[in-house]
Amino acid sequence: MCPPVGRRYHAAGTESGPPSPGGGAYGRASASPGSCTRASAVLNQPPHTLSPNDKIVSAMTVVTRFAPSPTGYLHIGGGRTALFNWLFAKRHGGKFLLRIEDTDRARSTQAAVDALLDGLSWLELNWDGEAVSQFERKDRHAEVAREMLANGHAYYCYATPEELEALREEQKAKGLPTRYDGRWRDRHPSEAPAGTKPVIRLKAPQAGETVVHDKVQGTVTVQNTQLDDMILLRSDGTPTYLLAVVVDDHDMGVTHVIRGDDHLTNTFRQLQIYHAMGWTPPEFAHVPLIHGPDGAKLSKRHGALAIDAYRDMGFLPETMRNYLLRLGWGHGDDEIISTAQAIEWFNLEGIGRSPSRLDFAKMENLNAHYIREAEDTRLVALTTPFVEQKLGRALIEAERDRFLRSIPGFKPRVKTLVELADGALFLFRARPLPLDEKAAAQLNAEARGQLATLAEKFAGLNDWTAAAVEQVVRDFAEAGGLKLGKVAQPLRAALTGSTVSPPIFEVAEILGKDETLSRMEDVKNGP
RNA sequence: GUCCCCAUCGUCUAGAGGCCUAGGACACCAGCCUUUCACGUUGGCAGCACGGGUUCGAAUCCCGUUGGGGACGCCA
Repeated sequence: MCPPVGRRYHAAGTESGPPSPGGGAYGRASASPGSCTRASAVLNQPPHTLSPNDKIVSAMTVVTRFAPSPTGYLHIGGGRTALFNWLFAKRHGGKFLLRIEDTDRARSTQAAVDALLDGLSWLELNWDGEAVSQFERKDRHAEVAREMLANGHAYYCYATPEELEALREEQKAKGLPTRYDGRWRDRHPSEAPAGTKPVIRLKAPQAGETVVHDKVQGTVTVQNTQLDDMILLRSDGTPTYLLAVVVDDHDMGVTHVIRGDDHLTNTFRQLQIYHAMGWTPPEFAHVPLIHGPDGAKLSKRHGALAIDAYRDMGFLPETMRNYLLRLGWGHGDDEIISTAQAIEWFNLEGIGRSPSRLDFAKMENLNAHYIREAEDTRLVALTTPFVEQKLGRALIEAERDRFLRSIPGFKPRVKTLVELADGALFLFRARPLPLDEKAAAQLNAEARGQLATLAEKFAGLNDWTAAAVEQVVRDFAEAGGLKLGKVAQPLRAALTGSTVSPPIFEVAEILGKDETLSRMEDVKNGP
């Protein structure tokens, strides 16, 4: 019952490297290590509650897959595709499979595979079973190609790459579409030139049309004259992408193929393979691509696009899930959508048909929201690596505690974990604190004099709490006929080295009496 | 070049012929709050690409134009 899968990639483990700040601290979604659970487990799925318009889907168990090629890193578009597949599977109580499309041996690297798994794990998109290596299934692909050969749907082609290149050039020069001309379609292999290894090509229909009923794009039709006889098996016996995808999707029982728009035109050719094999094709849903902020195609030039780059920029995985979900998918006016809610709501109908652009400002705004919602201890765990990197040393226990107590003050003030780390640095810096320009300007002679007096009052304070400190400062300001800010700002400058920080009385409490007085002492004689 | 897809505020989107004087969110601007900065809150700016149809009525349906994007490999 189990499809013949070859070597499998294991889900990213917690040991997968100590990469970027925060790397080791993140929890990992791990795929269940079970073996082949597909056939049996699928049949035992409890009936899922579905809304009326899901009848067709509920009739079968949903199986989706994410099939990246390990030639680069998991970028944000791939992340969204994975998310959609994952959500759709979860929504219908189905399976979300992962297949690594590594048939191009020259370009596939283990590092890229690791990065892919790591990226998915960070996004907490856990896949069912183990990741399948497409390359390991090459024998099965070849078997299917031979089957098509046998049933007359494919043929050997002895044209060399050079010959085909020349053909393309010629067609291009004449302004014709570049297509294989079928020169070996009806020739007998006995005419084959000696020493040339043939490829196997699909004998595609030359008349009529091929139609895709896409769940996102609608019905799309193409004339078969537009499609040429694609290569199924290369001369070295390895499968091409088009063959491999179809065979794997079929064997893995994939019911819904949700993927990038760039595959829409491939779908026609894939459909021809399904037809040649007499297989029932899955449902297709082609999601429009994501563009960079300038509307152009997403590329490295647009800055950090690999998923782990967003982690390094201090984004939370739940932020990415929410943001990516809303990028190209909508549910009325809802903006803040938890993952649990997304699983309940996600559908193919809600996917938009037009490409969308990345908007970092919105992503940051969402991140700020999720930071405010996050547990303090979790934020400390996630942000400590950033802090330690900036500090150039590890935090000691007491400092981590100090950090933890400061989190509530930072929550409404930061948009990313990096901002949190930057903002919190003053808590750990060795005295005397470096002062930024504005802070230094606050500490003029007059302010220093006031601070000295204030320090004396602080010294007499036994109950060192934010409220007590505040009372002292307020009384002091009132007595001197000063506005509170007139005193609070210099105090902030002395305690934080900056003019921007969480409420300064809270800061004083967190710093403690001794540290507070010491920092005030430090600026006594001027910045 | 050939084929395919797309088109609502700057951005993400709601919109299934009358509920649209086009709604929400982010960003931006202003007010309030305030020990700083934020958060919060109130208000504001801002859009149906263009041209033809169809219809009593079109952001919504049809055609064209323009503008974007994608695919045309022994890559995936």
